[in-house]
Amino acid sequence: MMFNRTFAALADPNRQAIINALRAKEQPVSAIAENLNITLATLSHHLDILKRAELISARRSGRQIFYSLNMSVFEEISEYLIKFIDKKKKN
Amino acid sequence: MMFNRTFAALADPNRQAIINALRAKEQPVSAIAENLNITLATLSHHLDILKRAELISARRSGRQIFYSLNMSVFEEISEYLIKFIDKKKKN
DNA sequence: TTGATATTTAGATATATATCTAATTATATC
DNA sequence: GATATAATTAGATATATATCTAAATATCAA
Repeated sequence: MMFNRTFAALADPNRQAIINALRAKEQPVSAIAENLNITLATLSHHLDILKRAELISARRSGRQIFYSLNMSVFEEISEYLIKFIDKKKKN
Repeated sequence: MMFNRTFAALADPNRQAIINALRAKEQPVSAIAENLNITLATLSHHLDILKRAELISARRSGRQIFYSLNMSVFEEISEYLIKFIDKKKKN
């Protein structure tokens, strides 16, 4: 496997909600917070976990920090799973 | 998302090792245990988590219980990710 | 430079999880 | 039935994680 940290990052409903929020477009923390019932401190913690897993990236613009999805890791998991399933079918 | 429980099940190195062990063929608990440095009790606990996530299935044969990969959930995640990536590309 | 806004960091706490040893259940064999 | 083998369940514990409040940092605007 190998996607240990990635799967751990995906295994939380608040983090899944964050990912869904970022699906349409990049968002500042305040906008992401609107969909969630957690404090900004907690949100910040979840953003950190997603960032460490390289699932999202951050850029500052003025006082705001915009987060966006980083698709490459999603693509890597997807490729891995396709190969995994494919090899299995050949058994 | 939705694959909350699935991702949590995948987010542990011992469980990833179990999945790898089952990749080639179904195995009794004793055989799976050989690759791992944990007690049978702990292994049993991990098998339970993977079973609840529907990633593996069990069948008893005599005194042994054989576990095998259940590919359908892997396929569902894969499909989900492909759609996720695809929609993103169309943005 | 003072004040307001946006976010993160520090520190505390409660819950969840991984792990162990010991006991239990299920099956097979004698 | 008694004993051995295969695995699970119960109960305890230590570590990790999610969450909060309060304090700190960064940026902008007056």
